[in-house]
Amino acid sequence: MQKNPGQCQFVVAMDSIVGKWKPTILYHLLQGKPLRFNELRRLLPDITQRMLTLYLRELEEEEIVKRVVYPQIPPKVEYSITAYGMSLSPVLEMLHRWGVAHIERKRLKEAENERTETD
Amino acid sequence: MQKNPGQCQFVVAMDSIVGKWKPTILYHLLQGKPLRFNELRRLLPDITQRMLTLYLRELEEEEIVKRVVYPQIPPKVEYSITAYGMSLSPVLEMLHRWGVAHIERKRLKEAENERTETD
DNA sequence: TGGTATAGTATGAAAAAAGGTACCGTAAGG
DNA sequence: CCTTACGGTACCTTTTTTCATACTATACCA
Repeated sequence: MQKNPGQCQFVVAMDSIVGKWKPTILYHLLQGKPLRFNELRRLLPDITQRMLTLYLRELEEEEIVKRVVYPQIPPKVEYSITAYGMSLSPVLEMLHRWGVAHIERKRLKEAENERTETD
Repeated sequence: MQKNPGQCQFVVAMDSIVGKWKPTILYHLLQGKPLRFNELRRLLPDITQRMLTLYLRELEEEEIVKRVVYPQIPPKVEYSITAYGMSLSPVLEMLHRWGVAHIERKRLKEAENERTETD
């Protein structure tokens, strides 16, 4: 994809995190409890079945998420974070914290703008 | 965009970072030296003028990057990281480190696969 | 017999992101 | 007079991502 040598590690790291629903999927799995496919669907009410499947497959391929199929009918498939996937936890937490601060900053800015406009 | 309340801060943080060229642009600006439009273009040889403009405008709007126009002809416009933008530095560095480790892990894995295949 | 739940796949359409090319005005250098 | 450099904008096409809908198989329950 990106060809600039020496700094594309940003991009590599982000591919594991980026995607409309990936952060939310990871957020739930990082709680530690394995989740079944439809449990995840219920936690992400707006995701389509297709996208959930695609993202889980991607995460599985990167060994961030483990997929366990129980040979039952009706089928049971459990997704859980791998030990390796756990290494994303501090990264995501840092992003989360920066995001919270960023929102707060925006909020303050807007409040200030309104104040000076009504002066 | 994402509606799940309480955990969308990931997404907010990432919007400031995500985009095919944003990390690279930020990488260069985080070196500290202000860069002119065409200097950035030379540092990102494959980006189009259009995309560079769009990304810089986005970063400017979020106050991560400052744009200074010098009223000269031919025009001179300098882009630099803001104090606020600097707060992204540890976040990006962490992503970078994770990315490096991730690549290394992949490399080892592949090497191991080849070894066991030739056994 | 018909409905529900499970974990998906298939197919095509829509939306978003990125890319490509051409063009603008001005001025300095040859 | 022609070319280059500067920092863009306008317009259109291509690529990528996401969405919507329908469909699968099997077992259990009423």
